[in-house]
Amino acid sequence: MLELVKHFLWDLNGIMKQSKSNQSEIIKQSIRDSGLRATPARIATLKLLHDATSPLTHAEVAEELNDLGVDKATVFRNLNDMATAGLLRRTELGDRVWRFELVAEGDHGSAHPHFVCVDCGTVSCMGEIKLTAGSTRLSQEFGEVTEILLRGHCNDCG
Amino acid sequence: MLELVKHFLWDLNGIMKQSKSNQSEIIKQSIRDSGLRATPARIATLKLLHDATSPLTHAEVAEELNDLGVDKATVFRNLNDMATAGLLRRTELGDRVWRFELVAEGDHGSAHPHFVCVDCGTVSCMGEIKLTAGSTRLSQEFGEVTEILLRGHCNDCG
DNA sequence: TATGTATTTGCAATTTAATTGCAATAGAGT
DNA sequence: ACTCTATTGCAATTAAATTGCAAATACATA
Repeated sequence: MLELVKHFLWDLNGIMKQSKSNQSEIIKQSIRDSGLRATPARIATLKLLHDATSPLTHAEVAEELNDLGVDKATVFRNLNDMATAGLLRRTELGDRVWRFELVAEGDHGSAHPHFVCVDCGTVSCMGEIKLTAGSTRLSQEFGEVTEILLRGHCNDCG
Repeated sequence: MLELVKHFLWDLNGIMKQSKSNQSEIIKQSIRDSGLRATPARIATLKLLHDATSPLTHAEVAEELNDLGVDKATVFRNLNDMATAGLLRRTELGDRVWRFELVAEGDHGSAHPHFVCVDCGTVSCMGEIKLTAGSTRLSQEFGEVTEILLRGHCNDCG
């Protein structure tokens, strides 16, 4: 039972569907479980990223938390620290800006694929993308693939 | 015949296998054909990129051309201008640094795939990579894919 | 071959995203 | 509550890239 709860605590995406009153406590605990202290800035950051449908940039999170009186440097440090701690994933998708998203359970190690529009810059999360058997074989000659990024023209920019 | 020559001139990668004495002239002409002036800095840049086996960064090209007395800003501008002109491809592969490579003939529009090691930063050019039919279909829901980037741990880094 | 003009260059200053130093503040285990 | 250490705010700094402008240069034309 304790195991079940523990396991549950790590699944932020799943858990946040719970009642609002529990949400904060659960977030706090997941931060503590990762070895960091549950500060207001970190809690707010995780809430923000949970509500987002695509990765957010340093700047986007910083602007949002600015209303709460949180300094830009603090946001930068928190995002990086929480990424190092395994709560977030940090990626750079081609525009020289870091983006962060919640790490979903079972996600450890490899990220889900993203599609980035080279025209408008929009970033989309893509579900599962697989290479053909031949391409998988070819990729293995280079190494172990942990992330797939597709760039192109999105349907809106057409 | 003129058509053949014209066609030939654009294929820098192929053409450069010709005699050394011809190389410079051919590079010059390809720069002019792209609408830019054939300056020493640009010629040296194209030669450098031709000899490279993977994309080079702004900094790498700048350091090399520094010996020729070419300023860093000039290198930056030339790389960007030649990319805009279609002679080079400019990409950002996840480390917040622009990289440039020669555009091979028939390459117009979409780039060949790259593999980037997240540990050592090495960039490899990958030949053809294809998605499964299902993944191709999924990707089309987002847009038209023009570039594939794979990240992971290269065989040297294990 | 000489010349006029738009392009290109060098140098220095600037922008943007990100990082760092340090004193003050605030989690959380006791 | 108390203590210890992590965290924060503020300001300064770094790194890559970009920009402004006067001087130099490529090259089309005479």
